[in-house]
Amino acid sequence: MNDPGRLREAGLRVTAARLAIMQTVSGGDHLDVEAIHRGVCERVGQVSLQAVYDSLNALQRGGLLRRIEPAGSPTRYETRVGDNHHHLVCRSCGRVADVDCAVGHAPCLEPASDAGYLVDEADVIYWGLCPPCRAEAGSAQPDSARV
Amino acid sequence: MNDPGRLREAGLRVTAARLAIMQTVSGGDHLDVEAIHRGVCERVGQVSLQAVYDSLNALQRGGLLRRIEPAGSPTRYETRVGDNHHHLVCRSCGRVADVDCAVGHAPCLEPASDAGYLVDEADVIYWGLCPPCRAEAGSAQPDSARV
DNA sequence: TCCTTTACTTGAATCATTCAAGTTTGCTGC
DNA sequence: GCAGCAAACTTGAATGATTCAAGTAAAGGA
Repeated sequence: MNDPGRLREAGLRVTAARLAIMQTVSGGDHLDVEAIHRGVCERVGQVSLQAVYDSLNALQRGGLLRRIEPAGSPTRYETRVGDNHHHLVCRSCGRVADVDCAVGHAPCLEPASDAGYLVDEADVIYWGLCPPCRAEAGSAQPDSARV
Repeated sequence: MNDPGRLREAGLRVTAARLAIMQTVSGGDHLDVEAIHRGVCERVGQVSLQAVYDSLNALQRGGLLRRIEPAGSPTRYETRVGDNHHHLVCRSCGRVADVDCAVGHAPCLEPASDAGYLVDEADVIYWGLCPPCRAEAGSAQPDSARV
């Protein structure tokens, strides 16, 4: 289904701003709100940052977007929803990459012991260094070789 | 080893404030900074909030405390460090409970595909409802029975 | 085409956290 | 035991992502 259809299906109105958000997010790579805002403005002209926040929340509630909130860095969004995939986050540059669920289908929803909690979602973030930052960290002489 | 020893081992000075922080965090249940601050002040008198932030960062860097940062709620701290355990977080009240790693020893460090990332930590959060909030949600007539 | 509801705009507020500058204190060496 | 230095603490202000509030514009069903 296309974006307008998905929007209507979620009970949301179809607006230029929202379509531009969908395009920007699906064309980008785990963008943050600021980057999405820039992308939207490039596509359809001035849109307020608050409208972007508002729409992102609506789209997320409607299941059209997934929100990623790594500790200590601003929220990011992606269009890959409905599957149980996880994320690799770079400690150095904040870049995010998708990882398929390590264990299979939806196993992450079952902790060893749930302490009586009614679990509905598992959030798995692998922290590390992305390839570019790895290369940089590896080649740079610590605290030197920098002009 | 006791707290003063652990502090020295981490290259940190032993102060009343820091000992009070260790006591408060280990006596509490995944407390946030505000709660830790209150606990510290009860034990040793007025201590500034900034000193608490500063010390918590130092203690975390020194490996004496573990920081938990669930999306959308303030940072919490615990004294259980060095093992690979995860957390259950209540969507309703924010309560946090420990869960042992589902898969065994340190398997969570190995995503299905690492996309070239050098992974050093896995952060697993199970989202759901804690028993009290479950009970409340179950018994309450939606949008009624509330005075 | 009208009307209602939802979306958007502008502007201000919030909240956890950090930064900065100056003072105090723990602790190492004498 | 005392001096001196670095680490820790205090006070006060700043930051930055996000939300709230009130008014205006526009989507889409009647």
